[in-house]
Amino acid sequence: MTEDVYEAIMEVARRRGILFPAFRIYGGARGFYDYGPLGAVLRRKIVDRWRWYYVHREGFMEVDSPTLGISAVYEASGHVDHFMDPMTQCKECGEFYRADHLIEEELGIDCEGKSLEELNELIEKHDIRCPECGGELTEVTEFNLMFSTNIGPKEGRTGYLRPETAQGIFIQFKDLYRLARQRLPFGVVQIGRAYRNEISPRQGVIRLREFTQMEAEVFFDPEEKEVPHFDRYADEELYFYPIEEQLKEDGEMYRMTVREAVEEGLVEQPIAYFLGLTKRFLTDLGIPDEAIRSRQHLPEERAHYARDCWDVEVKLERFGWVEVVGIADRTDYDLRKHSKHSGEDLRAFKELDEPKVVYRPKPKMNELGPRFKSDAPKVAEALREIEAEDPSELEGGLEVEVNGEKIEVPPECYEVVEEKVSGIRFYPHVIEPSYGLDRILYCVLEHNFDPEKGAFKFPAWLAPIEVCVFPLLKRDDMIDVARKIADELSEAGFIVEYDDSGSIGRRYARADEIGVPYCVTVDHDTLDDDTVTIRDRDTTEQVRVHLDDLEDALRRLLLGEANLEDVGEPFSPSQGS
RNA sequence: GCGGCCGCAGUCUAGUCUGGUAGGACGCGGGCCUUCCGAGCCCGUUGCCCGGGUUCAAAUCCCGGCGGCCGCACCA
Repeated sequence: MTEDVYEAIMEVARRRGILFPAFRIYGGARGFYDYGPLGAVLRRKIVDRWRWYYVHREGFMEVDSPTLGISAVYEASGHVDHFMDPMTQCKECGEFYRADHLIEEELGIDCEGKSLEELNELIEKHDIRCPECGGELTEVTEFNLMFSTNIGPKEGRTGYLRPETAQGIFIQFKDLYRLARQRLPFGVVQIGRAYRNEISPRQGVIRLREFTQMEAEVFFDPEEKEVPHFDRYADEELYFYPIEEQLKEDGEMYRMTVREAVEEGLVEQPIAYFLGLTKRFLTDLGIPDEAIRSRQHLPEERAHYARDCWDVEVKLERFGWVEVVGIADRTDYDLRKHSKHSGEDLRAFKELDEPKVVYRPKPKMNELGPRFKSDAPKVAEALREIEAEDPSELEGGLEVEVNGEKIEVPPECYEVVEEKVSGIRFYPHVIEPSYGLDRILYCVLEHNFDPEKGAFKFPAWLAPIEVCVFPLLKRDDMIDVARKIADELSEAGFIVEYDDSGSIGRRYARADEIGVPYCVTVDHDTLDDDTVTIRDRDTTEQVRVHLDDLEDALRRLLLGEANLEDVGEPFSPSQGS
C-alpha cells in the first residue's frame, strides 16, 4: 500500500458519505468540505457530547449569534488591524502562498512571529521561489483573513463574516451577565460556523475557510480566578508540553495529573481544568490518551488578545501534532475593547464587605454654567472625581485642574453630599476553551480507523449508524420480520439501517466499514422462536436474544453498560440450524 | 420600498410642551425573617438609541442616522 492513512480515510469517507470536497462538479474549491449523510450524524453526535460537558455538566448558557457581523465589532476586537497573515504571490503563475509557511517548508526553520522585513530578507537571501513553477515571488504583504461583504444593497455597510464565534458572546455580555444572575464565574458557549480566508488551505479538512467552532467563554473575577468544582477533572492524567520543554534541544512532553500541574505552577487552575475536561472529551470520542497532549503556546505565537494559551493537540499520521482545541486566557481584553468602542459599561459589580462613606462635591450647574461658560462641564467633571473621607476637606472652595490650568471653584458652586460606596466595578477575565469541530472529526476518523480492514471502529454510542438489521436470506418471510424489527428499533430511537442486498457477509463488511457496532440478523430460528442474533463488529461474535429483549439489550450495549455475552446466549452459525 | 407612531435601568414607566445632567415600580444581588415552589422587611445595583447642530448648559429644542411597532406595497 503506497497511500497513507489520510488518503485511505478520505477515500472511505467520500465513498460512504462522511465527507465530500465541496463544489465538486464545478471543480471544487480548496478549504471547503460538505458533510455527507453519515458525516452529518457523526458531527451531531460529537457536538452533542461536547454539549453534555459544557452545557449540561458545566451549566454554561448556549447562545447562537449571527455569523455576519458589522464592522464596528471587529474594529473593536482588533481583528481588522491584527488578524493578518503574511502573504506572497508567484510573479509567473500567480499562485498565493503564506510566506511564513513557505519559508518553513523550504528551510525547515520556525517563522512564528517574524516580521515582514525578516520574511522578505529570508526569501531574498535563500532565493526562495514558487514551488509550483519556480517563478519569482512578490514582496511579502499582510493579508487580512476576514471575509468582508456589504450589508444592505448598493455599497451598504461593511460587514465581516465572523472569524470566531467568541465576539458574539462578548458583545452581549450585559444581558448574559444579568441572565447569569450577576454572579461570577459563569460561562457561555456558542457552536457555529466561522470563516477565515486562508491564503492557501492545503490540508484537507484540517485547514478550512469555513469551519465550525465550539467555544466557551468563561468569565471570572480576576481575584478569584478558579473553577469551583476543580476536583471533577483534577485527577485526570495528561501529557504536558510547556514552553520550557519546547525550547530545549531534547525537550519532551511529560505526564502528570491536572492537579499536579497546578500545584507545580505549570499552568493556572482554570486552564488546567479545561485541559482535563478536554482530554476526557477526546478520549470519549475514541482518541487514545497517548495521542493527546497539551502544549503551551510560545509567546510569539499567541494571538493578539491572549495572555497565556494552551493547545490540545492530537497526533495524526500525516500532519503530526495538530491543534484541535485552544484554551486561552483572554484576560479582560475583549470586554475592555468593546466597552471603549461601544461606550457601554461591560463591567461586573462586586459588593464590598463593608460599605464606606465618602463625601463628594456635587456640582451646581446653574452656578457653574454662567460662571465658567464652556469650561463648565469640565469643571463639573473634575469636581465629580474629588472624593474625601472627611467633609471638612471640601469646605470653603476647591481647586481643580482644567485644560492644564488650576481653577478656583467657590463653595457656592457645589454642594457637599454624602455618598455610600458599596462595591467596586471591574472587568471580568475570560478563559476561552475553543474547539475546532472539523479537525476533531477528522481526528476521530483517523483514530477510529483500522487500516487493515479499511474500516472505522467508532465507540458504539458515536457510530453514525447504530444498528443494522438484516434478513439472513432474501426471502419474503425473513424480509418481513427484519423490516418490522428495523421499524420498531427506529421508533425506539435507534439509528437503524435495513439492508437485504447481497450476501450476509457482504452486508456485515459494509456495516463494518462505517463502524456499525451491532448487526441484528433474522435467520431460520427467528421464524420459529422469535430470537435474533446480535453480532459484534469488533469480535464478529454473535449472541441470540429474544425479540422482547432486543431493545433493552441494544441500549445497554450502545451505552457501554453491558458486553455482548451479558445480553444473550452465545451463538455460532455452525451450531445453528 | 412608502407612510404613520415610538425610542429613559432587564421590564413597565414619571420627567420632554416651559433646557440646569434623572424619580418610581417590578426584577436582580446581599442580609434578616421565614421555610418547599415567585410572602415580608432592610441594604445595594441597573438607564436618557447614535451622531451633528443651537446654547454656558440638551432626556428635553432642531437636523440626520439607526432601531422597534403598525399599515400599504413587494417577496421567499
